[in-house]
This record gives sequence, C-alpha cells and structure tokens, in this order.
Amino acid sequence: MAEPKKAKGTLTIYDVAKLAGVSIASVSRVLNGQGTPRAETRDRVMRAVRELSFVPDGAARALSNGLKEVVGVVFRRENGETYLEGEDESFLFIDVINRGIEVGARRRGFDLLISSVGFNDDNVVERIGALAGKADGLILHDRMLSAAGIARLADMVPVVTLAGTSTPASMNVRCDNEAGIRDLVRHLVIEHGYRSLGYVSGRADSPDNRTRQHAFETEAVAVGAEIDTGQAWQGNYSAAGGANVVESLLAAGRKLPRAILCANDQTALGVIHALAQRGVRVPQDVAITGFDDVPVARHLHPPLTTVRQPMQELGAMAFEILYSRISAAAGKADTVLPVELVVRESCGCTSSSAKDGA
Amino acid sequence: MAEPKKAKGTLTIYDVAKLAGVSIASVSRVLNGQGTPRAETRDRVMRAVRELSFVPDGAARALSNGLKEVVGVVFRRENGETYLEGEDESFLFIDVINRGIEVGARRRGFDLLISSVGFNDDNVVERIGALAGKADGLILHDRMLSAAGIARLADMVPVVTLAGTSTPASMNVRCDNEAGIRDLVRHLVIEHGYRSLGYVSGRADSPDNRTRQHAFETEAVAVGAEIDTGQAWQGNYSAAGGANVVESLLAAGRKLPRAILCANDQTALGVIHALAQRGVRVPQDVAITGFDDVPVARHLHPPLTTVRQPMQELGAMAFEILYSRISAAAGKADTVLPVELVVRESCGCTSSSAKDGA
DNA sequence: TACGGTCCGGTAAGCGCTTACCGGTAAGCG
DNA sequence: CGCTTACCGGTAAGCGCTTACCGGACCGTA
Repeated sequence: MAEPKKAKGTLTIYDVAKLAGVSIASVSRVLNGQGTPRAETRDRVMRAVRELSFVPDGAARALSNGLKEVVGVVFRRENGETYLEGEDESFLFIDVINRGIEVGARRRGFDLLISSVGFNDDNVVERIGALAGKADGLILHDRMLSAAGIARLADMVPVVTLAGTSTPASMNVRCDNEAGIRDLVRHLVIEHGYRSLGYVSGRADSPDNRTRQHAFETEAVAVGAEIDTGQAWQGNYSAAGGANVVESLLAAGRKLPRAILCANDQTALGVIHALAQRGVRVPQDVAITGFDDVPVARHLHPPLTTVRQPMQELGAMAFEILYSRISAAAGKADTVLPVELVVRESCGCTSSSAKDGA
Repeated sequence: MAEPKKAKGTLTIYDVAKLAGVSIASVSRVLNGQGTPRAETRDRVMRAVRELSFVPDGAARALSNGLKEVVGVVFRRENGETYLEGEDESFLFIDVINRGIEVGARRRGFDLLISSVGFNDDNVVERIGALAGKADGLILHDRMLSAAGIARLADMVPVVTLAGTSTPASMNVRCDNEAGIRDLVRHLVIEHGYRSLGYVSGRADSPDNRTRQHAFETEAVAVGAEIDTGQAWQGNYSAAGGANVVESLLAAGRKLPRAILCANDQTALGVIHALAQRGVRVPQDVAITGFDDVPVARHLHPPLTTVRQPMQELGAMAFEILYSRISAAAGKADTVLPVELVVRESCGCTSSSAKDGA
C-alpha cells in the first residue's frame, strides 16, 4: 500500500522476509503452518504478507514439493463453434461432473486445469500430454481417446477415465449400468408383467451404451421376456435418433414390444414424441423408460420412469481416486457407483403407486 | 516400453539426456526448438523422449521461464447444488465465453485454470489469491467481487474483468451496451414511429444493466420519446422477473408504452408470455425487444428483435488483452466490443422487411 | 602446416520455494 | 553456578528446467 513495489509478479518470499525482518525459512513456515514459530514472528510475517499482497509462486512450490495441486480435466466438445439445441444436455452433464470434480478437488486444495477437445482435432495426445506436464494427474471424460492414447498418457501421469473401462495403467469410474438396466427390466417384467421388450441403443461406440445393451439382453433372458433387437434399434443418444427408430419400426410395419427401454432420457424423449404423433399411447400401449434422470424427465407427459446416475458424485469420486493414487500411489482400478431406479408413470405406474425419488 | 522406469513422474530431462547420450542442454534445446542442433542429435533426443514418454515438468519450466502458461478463470455459480431451469441460460453464456478464452489461450499455448465461486462462499479473495499463485493472470466473470477485492487481486497478478468496469489496476472487456440500446431505441422510434417506451431492467447491481438503463434514458430523450420508468420496472434478468413486471404494471392499471425494451432475452421471454396471457398482442399492441440473442430468440412467437453480443469473441479478447499485459506489460484498460442489432418481428417489422442476421 | 572463424553442445547458474540440518539462546536441573 | 535439554530460527541444498557462457572440433584460407 505504501512502497512502490517492484515490477508486479517479482515479489518473492525474500521481500517478505526482509520486510518482516526474519529469514525466508520463517516466512515459509508461517505460510505453511509448519513448526512452532513464536507468536511475534508469526505476526510480523503475516503483516508483511498482507502489506505486500504476497502470494507464493505456485510453480516454485510445486517444484519444491513435487506436487502442483492441479488436476487436468479433458472433455470433448460436440463441434466447433455453435451450440445446437440437443447439445445442452450433454453439456450439462459435463458441467455437473466437472462441478463434482471441483468440489472434491477443493477439499484437497487442488484446482482444475480444463481443456476441451474437438471431434477432429489432431495431435490430441500431444496436446493432452502438454496438459499433463502442468498437472499432477488427469481425468478424462467419456469417449476421448483410444485405449492406446490413454495408455500413453497414463505413462506420464496418473489417469482416471469416466464411464469407460480401466486399462492396466489407468483407472476408471462409472455408474452401475448393469444394475440400472436390471432394475428397469425387472420392474417392467415382474411388476408390470410385460413379456416383450425392446432397447433403443445409444451411440455404438459408447462403452456405457454397450454395457447397457448387454445388460438388457442378459437380464431380459434371465426373467424370460422376449426381446426385439437388430439394426433398426440403433439410436445415437439424441431425441432425433429415438424418434427415427420409432418411425422406421412403424414404417416397416413391425409390431412394437410392450415396453421399450431407451439408452438415455433424450432418446426416450424422442421416442415418446414420435409415438404420440402416431397415436400410440404411453404407457397404455407401450411403456417407455429412460436412463439418466435429466431435469426435464419429470416434466414429460407422462413423467418418465428412468434411472438416476449420481453425476456429481461421479466427479467427486473420480478426483478422490486420482488423489489417492497421487498421494499414496494406490487407487482402485475400477470403481462402480450405485444408481437409483426412479419410478414415475411412463412405465405404467400411476402417480399414486409411483414413488418419485425427488 | 522396455525398461522398468523409475517411479512415474520422477522422469526428468536427465533421464532423457542419459538415454540419448547427450547433455540436458541439448534435450532442452531440441524440445524447445532453440539453437540449431545437428539432425542426429535431434533424432536421438526425440527417440529417447518417445521411448520414455517424457513430458517436461510444467512447474520447473514455469519457474525457469517466469511463465506458467496458465490463465485463471473465475465465475460465479448461481447456487449450491441443483440447477434450475432458468440457470441454463447464464450457464451457457459462461461456457461460451470460457470457450472463447480457451480458443485465445490455446493460440498462445496457455491452459485454463478454472474455479467457480458460490454466492455465499467466504474467503473468496483468499481462494482466488491462491489461484492467482498458480496462474500468470486472472479473468473474472461478471459480478464476482467488489472493486476492493479486485484491486487486491490485481496487486498480485494482471486481472481482466468481463462486463464490469476497469479499475486503476485491472482491465475490463465488455460489449457496447450503449450502441446496442441506441440502435434499438432509434429503430423503434425513428423507423417505427413509436413515441412511448419502457425498459424492464435487469439486476440492479449489474454494471451491464446500469449501462443499458442509462443509455435507454439518454437515447430516448435524445430522439424525443416519452419514457415510463420507476420501481415497477425493476426486473432481475429472469423470465419470471419480466413476467412480474408486466403483471404488476397491468394490475396497477397502468397504460403500457407502445414499445418495451427488455434488459435481456430471458426477460423479454417472460414479458411476451405474460402479455400473451393478458391478451395483449405483440407487436401490434406493444413492441418488445430483448438483448443478447440467445439461441431461442429466433424461435419465439413472434421472433425476437434483439441485440447480438459476440460472446466468444469477448472471451478471446479478454485473453488477448491479458496476454499482452503479461508478455508486454501493456494492455488496454477498457475494451469495448461492437454489438449487432438483430431485427426480427417482435418490434413490428414483418418477416420480409426484417433482415435476420443469421 | 598453421591460424582464424563457425558451429555444436556441454557446464553451471539461477528461477522461488521447502526443509534438513545446525547453531544459539534460554530454561531446567543437579 | 555450570551443564543439559528444548526450542526457534537461520543457512544452504536441491526440486527440474532454461540459457548464458565457454571450449572443442572442424572447416577454410594463407
């Protein structure tokens, strides 16, 4: 406040020490709460720090401590510049997860170094590698990189992937897709007595989708329901994709199964819309379920029965796993978070029998 | 790929140098493209780097170079955990701006260190201060901190604020609110001949809002229109706030002005909705305009006449300003980006006369 | 053959911090 | 009253990198 300081940013612990009349070691100790400095020493240091608006240089601390307290987070941009309607949803997911990571990180004094990757960027691994050099570890969102790419990065720093699969070198955190689908199938078959089921899939390259589809087939067989499958059921996680599946199924004159599980809520939204257009009633003629429990799910007509994934916990957990790996060289390779069946009305339950998990 | 490396992360430039059979200086030079190493030297280094999956440590580089290549970005979370419907909009703004910052940053090899702040977090300045220690500069989104808080941070690192006002120590980037409002007022008064105007304001504490309101009053007077003002016109940037204003104006039996400017598109959305409820026709009875040009603006009934702000450019510009300050100790204190009037139909233009800027 | 000029590449210092180590002072004890 | 013990706090090394500086090798020229 008083002296004309040197060129901003050149302020070091030496300046503080000089002003406080102590050694740099004392300044460092006070700042980090190490040792047991005398009250007077502490005061003098604190006063000098305040006077100078001193903040210790993160790079120097990192170098000395071997800990940057920074975690790199990488996600995929849907496309270059503009944002489409449908994109909001996945955007929101990413944000909620990142928020979870941030909450977990803050608890340990870490900050988030964020980088997004476009669909057809090149040198992605190199770019993320550079990021890795500035962080203690990396969290990679869904569908970022090939297994080989992940392995290369995992060679440099600890890596946690989300909703993927763990590799020898990287750890993974995901939600319990199997349990979610299993609960859905059982609810539909055992409680409602539906005998025929269909599954509108998500993007073919998504591990989450593959897991869900596989769980669907396995569980349906286990409870003795018929399933309708095939290329016609291929969606892509979007409402448009879901509507398409219904259109082409109907156009081909196929009889719809009694209940249709959708890969995610967006898809269910499209399916319900397309069905309504054709005069098919939900749930009287066909029961529909989603997956995710996005905010609008409860406002659909009928309110959507779905599976809630704990997105924010997912992020927080991803950080925690990474952190334990960073600080203790140990971390669970594959972590599965529980999901929750949210029964509303699109499955055929009535608002009185449905217990909305909200 | 072959040797059992030392504990991951302990890999240094010395390891690379040893494997390549050169000195650390050569490794560094090759990695940074300095000097003119022989082709053979370069090859040996590159091969060793690849073999070891080496990435130079960012902290050490930063310490040595005096440049971290990291910019801190701070924004405000609307509230703790859940996300409300209306929040999406501002969320999106933040994301688009951040995306702009990222684009600008990438060009210079910088990454984004991101931190969000809750409404009633405490020690905000301390927390951001810690962030500042890990970054070369800070970009603060709208309405984060008091001027004093900003000043304290600006004492530590270069600071750019968005949509605020510059202080002696910090720089600011914003859109040209005055011009936007001026264009709107002129269009309504001069081209359409409306003689009475109203302005539904945004949050009272928003610099953007204050600027817009002031420009509205000034310009309306300048072109000789009557204006209706007062407490009744206080909105809060939300659709609900806009609807509220209309409700209470109507409930009080006040005659509406011929045209109403809204502080932002969200507000206009609420206003149009409330008006429709009461049977007031837009634009036949009352013309409405927004501000921002959010994606839905063109899909409203009638399509909304508004002002487009170059959000992504805003972010990119903020970074560029900050960067010039970091690298050359100079940066424009106050930067104003041009906006664009987007004439659609809610002002009374017809789709043929309106030239949609999309 | 000898000498000057180029060009590479190695050696070492230093970036700002943390902390092991050690020395000095004061209090406790015999 | 002198010696041990404890407690603070200072000195200096070292974290992994960049780069100024310098020396050696090789070329060209006389």
